[in-house]
Amino acid sequence: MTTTEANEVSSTNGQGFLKNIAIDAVVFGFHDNQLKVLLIEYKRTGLFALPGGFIRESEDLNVAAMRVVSERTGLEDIYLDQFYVFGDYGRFDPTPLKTIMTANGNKPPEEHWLLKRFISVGYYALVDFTKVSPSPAPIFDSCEWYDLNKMPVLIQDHTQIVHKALDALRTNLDRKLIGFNLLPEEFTLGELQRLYETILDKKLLRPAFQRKMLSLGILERIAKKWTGGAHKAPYLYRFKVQAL
Amino acid sequence: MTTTEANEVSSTNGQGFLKNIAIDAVVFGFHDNQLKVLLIEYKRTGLFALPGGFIRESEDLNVAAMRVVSERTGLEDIYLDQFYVFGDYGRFDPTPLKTIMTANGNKPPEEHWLLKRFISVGYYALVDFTKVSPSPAPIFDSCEWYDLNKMPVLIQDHTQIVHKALDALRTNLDRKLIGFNLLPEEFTLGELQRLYETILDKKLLRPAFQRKMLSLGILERIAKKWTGGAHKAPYLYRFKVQAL
DNA sequence: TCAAAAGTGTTTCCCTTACACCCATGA
DNA sequence: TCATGGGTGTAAGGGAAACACTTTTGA
Repeated sequence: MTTTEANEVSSTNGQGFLKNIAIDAVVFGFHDNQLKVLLIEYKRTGLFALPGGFIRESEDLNVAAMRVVSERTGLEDIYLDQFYVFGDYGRFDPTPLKTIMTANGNKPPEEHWLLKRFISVGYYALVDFTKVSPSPAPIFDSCEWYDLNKMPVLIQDHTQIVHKALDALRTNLDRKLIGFNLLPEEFTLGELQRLYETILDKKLLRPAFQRKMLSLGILERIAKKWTGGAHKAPYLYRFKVQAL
Repeated sequence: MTTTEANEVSSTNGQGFLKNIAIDAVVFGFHDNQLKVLLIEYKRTGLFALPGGFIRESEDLNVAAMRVVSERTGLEDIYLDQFYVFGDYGRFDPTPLKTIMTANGNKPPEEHWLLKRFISVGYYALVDFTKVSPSPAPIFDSCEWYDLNKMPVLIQDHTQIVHKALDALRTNLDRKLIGFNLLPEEFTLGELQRLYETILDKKLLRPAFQRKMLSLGILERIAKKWTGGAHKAPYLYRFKVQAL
């Protein structure tokens, strides 16, 4: 988010953005055999939240989601999935935003658009942890990876959003074959298996897993091997570029 | 929709409703071995559309969707699923609404809230065809079932919404075991199979289908049988009430 | 030589597929 | 008696589960 954009967002009437609709993004990464989530911290308040944003008046919803995640990660062409729309009235809670804006020296008027009720479209993003440069923005001060199991308390219903995103990721993992988006371009079957085991939170049998993945016909074995451990060198694989 | 509500909706500023968000509902029914969809026709315009509506300022999104479908079907406790949020800018097309409002004698000002861009949360509903009393509302004049394969041209992107709803129904059919919602409380396995065949648009093997359904353990065979044809009387089944 | 991880072989088991057969019923 | 649709039996096929074995490499 640029400073200009930040000024737009903090304008009282929210000129240029759609009203009552927001985007919340659960950005998943995979590192050290742990699932990570990208979280924003608003300094001087101790408040944590999911990266999110709003939709410009002439902007596609999916483009807005891509933009939001791009701004926090520095990446382009990110794998994104709409997974749920959070629209309960009970989730409406302007208190944290009021606190945040006040802490930044902009005590907002009661009728400020950001303090109105929002319905939030939930997206999860799958990114290559090693390629991400988490970057904060003028209106908040830190943007960092957190272990999924060691998340701080989040504002509003953001914790439930993360859990629902994880549920969606789990059910889509095999159906849509999306796990690869969390790994670098080239990876071993062992790394892929540890990813699956982490997401699904259960052990998988190695022979079965290897055969299953290879039988899908979407992996390409790279001639070059990898080395480093006191054991047989595994093959590297990558996504097969689908034939047109 | 009552007349009072209709007046609220046609007020220029949309007081009492969330801005820029709408709901579109694809209500599926099953009759004569055909999938049916509930459509609205705006008279004096020849325009057809999906039932839809808006969210009140203090209303849950899912409650609003239930309300929209209730109003058109006369039912309560309807099976509803969010399946996608349609948010492309390209779908913004105020022309048909302008036509409709003009045809009803309310030529709207350009800044009328209904002519603004909306992001639409798509729901599909599964209802018992025999229990539905399709009912129109003051601002439109007919609400009827249409064969999925013989739908008229719909306004905006509503035709694509129907197709995407059907896709979602197909992928969820086995995963969520939701097909039963399209049948009366008591049904034969033959009826259930014809429902599945219609939705999936392919023939299924009878013995396999029966065993699969029964092995799920969610069907309860009712002692009473049904009669009428020149053949063995099939058993009636119903959803087993899940034990708490 | 050994431990560790990778890759492959093999057997068992189960579910699905495919087809056959019997049952009940009305014309 | 026959056609029609409903229910069940059964054998074959395919894939997953479980386990064994070999291979490669560094300590």
